[in-house]
Amino acid sequence: MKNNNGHHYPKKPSPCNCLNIRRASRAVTHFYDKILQPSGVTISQLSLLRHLKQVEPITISELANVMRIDRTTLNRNMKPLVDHDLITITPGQDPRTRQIVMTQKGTTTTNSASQLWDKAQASVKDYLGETDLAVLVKLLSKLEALVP
Amino acid sequence: MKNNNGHHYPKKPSPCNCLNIRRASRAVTHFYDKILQPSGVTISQLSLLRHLKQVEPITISELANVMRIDRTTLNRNMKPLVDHDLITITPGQDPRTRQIVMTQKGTTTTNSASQLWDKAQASVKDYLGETDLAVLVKLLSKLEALVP
DNA sequence: TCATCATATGTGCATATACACACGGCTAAA
DNA sequence: TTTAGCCGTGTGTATATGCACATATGATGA
Repeated sequence: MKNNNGHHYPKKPSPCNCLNIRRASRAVTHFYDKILQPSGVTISQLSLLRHLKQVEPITISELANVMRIDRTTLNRNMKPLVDHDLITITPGQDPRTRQIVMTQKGTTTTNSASQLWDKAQASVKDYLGETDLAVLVKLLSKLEALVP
Repeated sequence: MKNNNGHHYPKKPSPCNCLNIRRASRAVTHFYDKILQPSGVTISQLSLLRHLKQVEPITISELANVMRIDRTTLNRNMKPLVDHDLITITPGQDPRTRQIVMTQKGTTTTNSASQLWDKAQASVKDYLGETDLAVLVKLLSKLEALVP
């Protein structure tokens, strides 16, 4: 059962607040991934690339801090990007550290994926409306702060 | 930097709507998992058990439908529950199907975990306030409908 | 009956998430 | 300077997610 915008009517929420946000997260991730598909990267990977673009060169722990993601998760998430030659990891000055840098291919991929990302962003804004989107962002931000 | 409730001030949102909801989802999941820890199940697993309790006996595909989760994901998510003897999977009348049922241990675990879950639910309600929580639920429900 | 189609499930592959632990190198205190 | 502790990283283990493909079986029509 679809409405005029091709979307489906809201599904009955769970009594569990956690399940509701997990379902929404899966749906939105799927929505973005579908739109990003031609670029060859997922929204998770694009997020890494876009953060890296702003702070490279940077170490693994520092990037994990910036992205607010677990360090070991980031470590493994980099693997497909290294395999696809989008980033490189080299030893840092402090031999304990590793420098992450973007490759040329990483830059062009990030740029083309970002154009698709713009469309996804615009779709969500159209779908929720500017006011509701702002409310959502605020609530999500507060929820994230539920955990140190 | 914490406020009176022991929580942290909201963190700066990303420009990416998808990243925001993914971060919030990780945080809330972590919050629930921490509280559920003494019960030995995660919020994802408790969600499965609570759904199952209401509809058992049920086949895999049907439960996946009810839970609005991918069938193959559900299939694999049942493994730890079978291993821990919380559910059992047996052939159904139609030999193509499989019947999922809860064990006695599954019932007691579900009940004790649900008591902890109540606390998590109450914490979130206190944290956001009833009004904002209702707004959130509505927005998340609509977001889930972004995808068929 | 038998060929065909639909349905239910399983699995290979890839990604994402995060805790516990180990290891090696830096740094500061004795 | 030695040593004790901190810091950055890697990895084993476990869970979670979902697409593509394979298999097996019920159901249906010629």
